[in-house]
Amino acid sequence: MNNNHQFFSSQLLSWNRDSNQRTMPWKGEKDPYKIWLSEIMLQQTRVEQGRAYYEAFTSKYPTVFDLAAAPDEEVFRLWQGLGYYARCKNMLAAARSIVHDYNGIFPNDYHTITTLKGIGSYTAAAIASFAFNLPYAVLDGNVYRVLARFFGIDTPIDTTEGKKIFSETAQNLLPVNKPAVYNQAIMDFGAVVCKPQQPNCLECPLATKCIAFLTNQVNKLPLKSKKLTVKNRYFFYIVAIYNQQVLIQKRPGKDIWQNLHEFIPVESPEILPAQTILEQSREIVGTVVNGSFTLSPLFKQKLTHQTIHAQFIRLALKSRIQAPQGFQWVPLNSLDNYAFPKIILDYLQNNQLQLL
DNA sequence: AACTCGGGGGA
DNA sequence: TCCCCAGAGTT
Repeated sequence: MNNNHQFFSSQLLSWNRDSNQRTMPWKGEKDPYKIWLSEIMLQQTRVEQGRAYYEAFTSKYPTVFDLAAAPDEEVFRLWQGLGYYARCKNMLAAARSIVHDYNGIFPNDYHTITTLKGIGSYTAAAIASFAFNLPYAVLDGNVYRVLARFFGIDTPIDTTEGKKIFSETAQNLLPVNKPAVYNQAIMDFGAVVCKPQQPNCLECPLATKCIAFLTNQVNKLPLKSKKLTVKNRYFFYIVAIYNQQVLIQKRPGKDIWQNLHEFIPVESPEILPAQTILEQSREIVGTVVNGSFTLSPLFKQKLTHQTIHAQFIRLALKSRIQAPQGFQWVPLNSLDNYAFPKIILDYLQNNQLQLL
């Protein structure tokens, strides 16, 4: 086994030195603040999707002081569309903690790094190794896949046992004298060669000792124990408009899209007529709303665990009503200042509310 | 230990 | 359609 470990690490580093063409804006970055930003943004997010956001954030907030001082709403607006919005909230909390608790200096030991909001074992290892060259092996989707295939590990990666096995294996493989280069190399290798689908096994420098390749299991590994269930949800949004203003709220509760804005929501287990939705909305609005309405087409947004169907009922009020608890009247031409979920952005793009 | 959190891209 | 992506926090 030790021979295989030695083979794995040395072949990987050789591949990285001779054949790794992958470039990214944050690669080789030594500023822990910028490394941290990139790692938060890339959690469960493809590099290509996060790239533009990284540029926007480092441009607008060059230092942790700039980010910590920024208004919440401005930051959420900049994060709009990237998803997993708790990351944004935690990122702000961490930035403010770094400024207030650590004098703006990023903590340089693994344990302290993990105490920051939104930083788990992966992100802490990434920051510790890339910024401070500390010997902590990263364990992300790439690493799970590469290790599962090369060592033929069929323990599901989404179990406690699996996490323990892969974590220990990853740490054992890490050359303690070059953690930064090695961590970057194994993730690049997983993204470029040992890809989820159609990996380049014929050009792979590890193939001669890769258990999955030798036993024809490449497309089976890594294993997961859980199967995904997706449920349908139907959101009806009352877009209540009066005098070029519209009612919105910051989405409350523990559901999806925390901290993003929305119109008056009426959720239903099935599609209902607009008239029925308007009647139900009176409980939320607290009064009988009057006016003519226009029904939008049905919009659809696929999330990991649910498919959202949304229909918008644009309601031209005859008189101004008091904003319900939690809601506010905002000018239609100021909606750009607020962060909205993708499905509402789709509606806004198609409906030109400002022309009303 | 199981759930939940977005949105996009590739086959 | 289904799976996966530089995971983390909550229940």
